[in-house]
Amino acid sequence: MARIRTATTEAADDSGEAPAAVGRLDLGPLPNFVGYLLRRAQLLVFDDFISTMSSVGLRPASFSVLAVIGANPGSSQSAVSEVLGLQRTNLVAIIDSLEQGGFARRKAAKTDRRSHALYLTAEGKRLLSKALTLQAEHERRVLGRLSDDETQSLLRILTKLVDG
Amino acid sequence: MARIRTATTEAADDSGEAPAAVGRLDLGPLPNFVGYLLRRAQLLVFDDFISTMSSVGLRPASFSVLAVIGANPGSSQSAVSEVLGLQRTNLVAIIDSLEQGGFARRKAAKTDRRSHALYLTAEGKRLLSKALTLQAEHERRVLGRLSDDETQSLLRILTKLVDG
DNA sequence: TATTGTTATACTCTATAACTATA
DNA sequence: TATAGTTATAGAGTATAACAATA
Repeated sequence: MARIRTATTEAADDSGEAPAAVGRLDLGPLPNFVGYLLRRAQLLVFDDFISTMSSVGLRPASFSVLAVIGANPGSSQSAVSEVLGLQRTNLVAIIDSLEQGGFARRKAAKTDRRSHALYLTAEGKRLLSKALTLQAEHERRVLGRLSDDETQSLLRILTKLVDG
Repeated sequence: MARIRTATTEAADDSGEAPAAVGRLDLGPLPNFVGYLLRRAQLLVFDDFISTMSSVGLRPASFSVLAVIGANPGSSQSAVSEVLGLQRTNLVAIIDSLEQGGFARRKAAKTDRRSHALYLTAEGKRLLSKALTLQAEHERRVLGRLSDDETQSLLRILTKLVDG
């Protein structure tokens, strides 16, 4: 079941003036590189995700922030930005828009008056629930070409790669 | 060997004022989502790739353009941008910098005076060769946590996902 | 002194409109 | 009319510096 890949880095002809290439170009060694494949896969999946979530006004970042606040009510902006790998400075506008949409609230933190405790509103919880339904449909659509075994393997190996 | 994931979308406590979260936050359902994992993996791999290639002055896009011109001498800017999924408008500056660095040349195309035929210079070929060596080291480093079987599976499944 | 949230800012990547010269 | 290359521009995403309030 092994796929044979032909290495085409060394093109047959590149002497002096050489010929113009015809038809679809050769990607050379790129399709063998994990970085190239990850970029292509991420673009493919994000395109579907973005158009899916546009119906509820969420972007990838605001979706992940909504999910993290939902899972950790009362957490601070610093904690949310840290766990998601965002700069805390760039989280400000995301929380602003969630708050302006009526989906999240900044409350005064109990023990530290510098800090904001983040919560979802009832509307925010409904939005998260709806978004998770859309996410499941998106995932089914995007992973449709893969068998169940392949899907499980992909998630497991990516997790191993990332958690390292 | 299956990994059990606990779904934590529904947090135990979010009544009214609720408690502040302590310690590292819960990512909720995000670690189960292919889009989230692909984003994390791509950031991880690109971070290493970018710092690796900075020693030869290449970015991900200019590396891929260099590789495609190397595999398809004489091809046009439109053809290169199409196969890489770049806007042809955004390719201009990339070719500019490769040309100014002495790594690529725009020559007059034989049959169409609107078109530029792209070639690597001798220095460009040396750069590509060096970059491919660095790429191999990068890949070994980044995929180090995975077994050979896992690496092969990852590349195969990503290819299937992307080529679909 | 250090940390939380914030503003301002800058840089990269990506996307669109419009131009020119050719076809 | 359509296409190849180009310019200008605008929008995301991401990064750093600096500030006020608080610890």
